[in-house]
Amino acid sequence: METQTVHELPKNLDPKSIEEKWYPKWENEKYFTPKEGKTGKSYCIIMPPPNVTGMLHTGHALDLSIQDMIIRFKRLKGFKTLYLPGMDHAGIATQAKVEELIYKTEKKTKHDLGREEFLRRTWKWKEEYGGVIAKQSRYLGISCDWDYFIFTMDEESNEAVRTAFCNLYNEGLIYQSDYIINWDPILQSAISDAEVEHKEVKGAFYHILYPVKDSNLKLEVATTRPETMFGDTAVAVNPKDKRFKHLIGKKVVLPLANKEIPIIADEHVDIEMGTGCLKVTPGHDFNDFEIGKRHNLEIVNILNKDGTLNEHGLEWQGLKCTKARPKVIERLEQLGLFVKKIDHTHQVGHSQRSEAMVEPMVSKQWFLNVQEMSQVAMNYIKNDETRFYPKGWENTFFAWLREPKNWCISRQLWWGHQIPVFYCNKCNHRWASQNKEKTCPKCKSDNIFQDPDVLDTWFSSGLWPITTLGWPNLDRMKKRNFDEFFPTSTLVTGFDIIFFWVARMMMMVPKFTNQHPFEKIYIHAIVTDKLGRKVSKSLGNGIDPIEMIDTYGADALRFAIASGSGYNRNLNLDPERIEGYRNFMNKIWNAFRFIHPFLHNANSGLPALNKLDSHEKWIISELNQVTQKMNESMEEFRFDDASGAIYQFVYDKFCSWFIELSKSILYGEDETKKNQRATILKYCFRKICALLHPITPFVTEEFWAYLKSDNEDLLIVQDYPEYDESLLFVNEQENMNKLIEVITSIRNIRISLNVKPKDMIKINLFSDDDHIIHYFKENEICFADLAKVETITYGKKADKKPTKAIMNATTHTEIFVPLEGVVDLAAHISKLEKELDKTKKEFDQNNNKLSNPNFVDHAPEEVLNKVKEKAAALKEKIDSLFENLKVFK
RNA sequence: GGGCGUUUAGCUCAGCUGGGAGAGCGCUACCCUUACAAGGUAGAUGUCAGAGGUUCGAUCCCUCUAACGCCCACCA
Repeated sequence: METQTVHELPKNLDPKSIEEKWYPKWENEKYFTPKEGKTGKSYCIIMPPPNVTGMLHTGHALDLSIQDMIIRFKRLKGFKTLYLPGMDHAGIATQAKVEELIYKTEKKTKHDLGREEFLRRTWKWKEEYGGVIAKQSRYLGISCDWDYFIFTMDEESNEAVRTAFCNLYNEGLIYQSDYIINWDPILQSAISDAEVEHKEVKGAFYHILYPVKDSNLKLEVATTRPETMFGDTAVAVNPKDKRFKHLIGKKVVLPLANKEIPIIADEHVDIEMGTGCLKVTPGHDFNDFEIGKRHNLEIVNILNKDGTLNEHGLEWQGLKCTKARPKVIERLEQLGLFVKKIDHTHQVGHSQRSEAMVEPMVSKQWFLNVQEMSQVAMNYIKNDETRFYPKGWENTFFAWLREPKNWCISRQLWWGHQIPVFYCNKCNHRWASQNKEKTCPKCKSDNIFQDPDVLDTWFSSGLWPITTLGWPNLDRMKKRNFDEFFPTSTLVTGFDIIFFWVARMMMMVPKFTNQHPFEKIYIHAIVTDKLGRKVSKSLGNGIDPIEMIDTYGADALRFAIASGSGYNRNLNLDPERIEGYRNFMNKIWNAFRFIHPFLHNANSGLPALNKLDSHEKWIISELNQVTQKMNESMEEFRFDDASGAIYQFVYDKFCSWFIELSKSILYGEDETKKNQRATILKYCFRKICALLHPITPFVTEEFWAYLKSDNEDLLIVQDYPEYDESLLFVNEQENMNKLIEVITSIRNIRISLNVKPKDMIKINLFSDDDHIIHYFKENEICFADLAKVETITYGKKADKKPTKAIMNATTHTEIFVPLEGVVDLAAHISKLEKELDKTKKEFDQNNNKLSNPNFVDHAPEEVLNKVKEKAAALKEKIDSLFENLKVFK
């Protein structure tokens, strides 16, 4: 009657139907809402807000899955958990996208529309197309509380940004300055240092002559950018350079521009480098800017906002630098002032966003002074109040904060948080305000305007851990349980944004809370392809997580992510691996399919321990150990270890042995035994579900529906299994391991003899270990079920052995399979000899140690005993093989 | 130029504070066996990049070399 019920469940797991069933249930019935747990403690993870423009890619899938594994684990552990989702307005990316769209459809630029209309369109775009990720990420099963969802440009976020800005402004930490910044000529905006990527570019040194005034001398300068000479305001030499000492203080005539500029002395100039003469262009070079400041040089800006030469570029006005360069050189050549060109590759800054070559340019920008904040941030790490996992990443963190440059926070964009600084046209008053100002507080004039720039996106991101929890509005903070969830528990992110984001939060949040934003920072790997290359659009080597979920299921994808996430920096998410774990999910599915028909026989909970048989004790003990391992690993963010441990337990212990060992009982007649075994299987499966749930939530919740009792809630809010010392059965584990060893050995012989799977065989077991013989006798049914052994004869090792037989030896037992008819003795002997050789080698390794007095004297007792035991066991095996080989020969 | 990281089975990688060289996939042989062929059973595979050092003992610690990768940096 049992066998029919098997067909109630489909033979293969269908992830989709399960995913579609459980996610809406969890979400609609508010299982993601923070609830009081048995620990009375809270645990909070803030989701790094994905870009509003973004589509879910593998990087997100990794990030979100890991966060969810942690939050689900903590929920099961009895914490009041909050996983708080959000979305980022992504200033540049979004603006660029909308600009492109408008240009494509209407052939209009944002200037044609004007700021207000452009922003209206951007919001419209956001409502229609933005935030796809929020929908997509649900497919992953992430258990964030969507009621907490917040967008970086929501009114709540705006308030936080304005408040933060005004506080920093009033404290004098935000200042406006003419400073040399990285200018992106395509975006036509300043960008921060962190947004500049240095790429190798093939260029050249151009050697040019600058005539010295009132002299026949000409100074030879070397430059990679001759077209910037229009902005030169000095030529610098090293004060110690004897060649030029006498010229310091004189003037040169700048060719083409025919302008007189001084020859100055500055330590920065490297005597060895180039010609020893440096043309100084304070307006368009970071070093020259510093030199200019030291010598009070004039700053000449020779570029327009789009990177073309302005009126200082004379007849080349309107040309891009790269276009103007050869023309300038041509003219200098005509004047006899060009010496030579030497090919040279060098690093040139490029904008991370637009990929344009960055132009250093002097302009009026807003800066945040981070000198003190960075020290505070570093101290939290140094004092271990916030800890990096893996610890090594704190070096990267420190590298950035040790000598931080002040942060250029203004952007010449429209989409973003407009800088809350106002100017009065009448009295020139300038002030910051959290409100939309209408009149000047000083002169009451209404002739005022707001600074047109917006803030760097990372400014709002830097406040994210507190913005999301309602800061600075007290009512909102209360509603969002600020006090309970702040400081947040763990930040989960990739190492590529340690500078951009982690450092900024660590600097800004303490400024307003006097607290560190997180207890722990787990830095996970970056997804790479099979060949170890970072996945990127340009390589086209990305894997679409949605496609993976469609094909293999979210659980399989999550398990693949877990199995590759520990303290590593790369994660290879090859679809083949995901397929492998899909197969594992199917394996569990089928294990459940096997158990399912017997569930009605099962009681809940464990029977009295003294009633358990040895196999039951064994599996419970193994389960207990894997429980311990899972707890430790999850706590330390070693998802690779955790998933490996449960995989091995389920596959190699539970399915391969315990289920197999249970068949004869379940299909047998003894109702008491049957009920007990069903009970144990159910017990194990319930634990497996709970252990696995943080990694594979869908399939485990599905099983739970069958396993739970009527008064129990969903698995998502059950208890995570805990290690229990009383459930450790060392003897049973040892015995079972020996049984497994002997049965495997018998199967090995069967295959080597080509015995048909169904044919029964007779065997002899010889051992001097009475305990193990006794155990085997008790377990003869196992030999019959798992190795098709019909009769076993026992004996001591010294007993007479069958003459015509094939044998194997373990360290404790000799296994003989007597044969009728012809035996290929030669092959058997050679196999045994090989085995003997191998064992001898292993024995020697251990024995050599024991005969080395230095080892015996120095090694700790534990190690010594281990080696002794090992050697003794191997010796037994060698004797067995050796003695019996003699007989066969 | 500075810093960090990587180099372990054909592939992708794990090996924590030195003391048995491992996993998954792939591969080989045999099996549609009664939960599972997305499966079962049994198996093969490594000068742990190279050289030197410390140690009773090194994949693990130290030095050097090589290859690769990443980050930072103003070298005109």
